Amino acid sequence: MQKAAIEKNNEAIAAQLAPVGRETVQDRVYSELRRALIGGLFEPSQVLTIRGLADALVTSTMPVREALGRLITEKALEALPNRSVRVPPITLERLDDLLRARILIEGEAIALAAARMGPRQIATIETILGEWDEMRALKHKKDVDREVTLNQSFHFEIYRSCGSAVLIPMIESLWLQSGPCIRVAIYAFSEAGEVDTAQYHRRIVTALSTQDAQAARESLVADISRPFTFLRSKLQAAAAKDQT
Amino acid sequence: MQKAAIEKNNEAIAAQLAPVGRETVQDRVYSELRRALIGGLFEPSQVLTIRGLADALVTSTMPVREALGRLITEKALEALPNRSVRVPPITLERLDDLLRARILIEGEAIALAAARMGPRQIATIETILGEWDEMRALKHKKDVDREVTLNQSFHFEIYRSCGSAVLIPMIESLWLQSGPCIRVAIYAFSEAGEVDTAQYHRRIVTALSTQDAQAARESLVADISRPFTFLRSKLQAAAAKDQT
DNA sequence: TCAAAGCAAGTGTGATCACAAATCATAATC
DNA sequence: GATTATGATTTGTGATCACACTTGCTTTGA
Repeated sequence: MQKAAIEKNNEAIAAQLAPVGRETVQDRVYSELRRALIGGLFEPSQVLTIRGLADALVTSTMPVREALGRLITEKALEALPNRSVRVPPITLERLDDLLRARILIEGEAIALAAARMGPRQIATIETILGEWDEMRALKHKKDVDREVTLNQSFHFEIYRSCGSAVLIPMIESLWLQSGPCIRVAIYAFSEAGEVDTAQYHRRIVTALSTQDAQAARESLVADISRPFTFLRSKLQAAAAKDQT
Repeated sequence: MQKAAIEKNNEAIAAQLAPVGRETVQDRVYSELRRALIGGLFEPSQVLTIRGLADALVTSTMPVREALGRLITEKALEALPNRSVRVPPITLERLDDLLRARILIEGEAIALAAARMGPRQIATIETILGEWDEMRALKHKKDVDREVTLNQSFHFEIYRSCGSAVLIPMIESLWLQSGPCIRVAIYAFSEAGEVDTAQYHRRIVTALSTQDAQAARESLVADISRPFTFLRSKLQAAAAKDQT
């Protein structure tokens, strides 16, 4: 009866081998499109074609159409009556609508997270803050992509701590929807004054490390409101100019 | 120059003809599955196969797999590592998580709606309430399906008035996720005591017609919490029994 | 000269097929 | 007799094809 011995051996092997995983092509396409959307690589109102994307991603149309369908249901893309799909255009109403929803849900998430984040999690987000400073130190080239990625890591590291399997996908959906807008704002920030985003994040970290849920929520609201109000005034100015 | 005359004739025709619309098979499959999910026609933990559903819906696999993919992204279904898909099982944590999210988001939606609902909208939900009473009057047969449908119409008529294109899809997603659970609760209600759901709805209508956002939110919370807390205690009892 | 008809290229949708992985039942082995 | 192999069936995934609709351009007619 070597059963126990065999079992033990298997466990030893299992401990050394990493699970290989089995990501489908569709999953990769979906992730890639998500990344592009959140990063703002597509412009608002830009139309996307299945075959065009399939060529760009070097696959067939099959995985692309399923990924597009999924993105449409989470409102990251929009299905036109012509059956073509585009990234949703920016309007003032939509901007306000998105911001309100993000304040509501991300605010709740960070309030929950404030009570649950241990020193381990705090350290992680402080590391991200450190990378941010590092990037800022050598400011010869403006790496907007990296800026977007770090911002995303910072926020989602916090949201992950809220412990809600329901809220997190909703927040992802909201980021997907606001991604194309935000990129525009970040570019504009980089050109105009460039208030330091890190200072907002630092206030969030301070609030979280003292488990002050209310302060954390308020700091977060200030952080995410900034690009929206900025974009809002820019849009209004553009609308006023069109009027004349 | 008959141009104006022709134009006029075309308009006359357009006024009489209804737009035919062009719903795809995939859309119909998706709607049908949504209906089934919200109505609780599938049991939690039930696994669904593409070919099985395609046979049941009398189409090919193509529209079904795309509809399933969409439902998976909105967490209405769950993709297992085996690549099979099932309706998510009920757990205590998930129940609490869903209720918290629903209170947060639907509460916000009804508060927004309170300020925006006119006499027209109030009349509509009162009509739905009337149909409910009518159904209750002839209580010889318990029509759970109709009960579910009326409840859905009542709530979404309100949510539609909140004017947020972002919040409403989120609420739909939440209903999709809690549908399979709620059905269990409604069945249990029908057997056990059967407190009148309509009285909760009436309190909501009263609050809305006086534009009292706070009262509306509280009444709504009471309404949607009921099946959840009921189910919660039932689950805990079952867990306790399993322990022994 | 300009608008409408006609044609051609492009695009989304659904069906079918090929293949790989999973599942289940049966058979073989210790 | 319990466990492991082996085989058949089922299932999801991706590719390809056929068809219908849209779109943009050219051509035709007044």
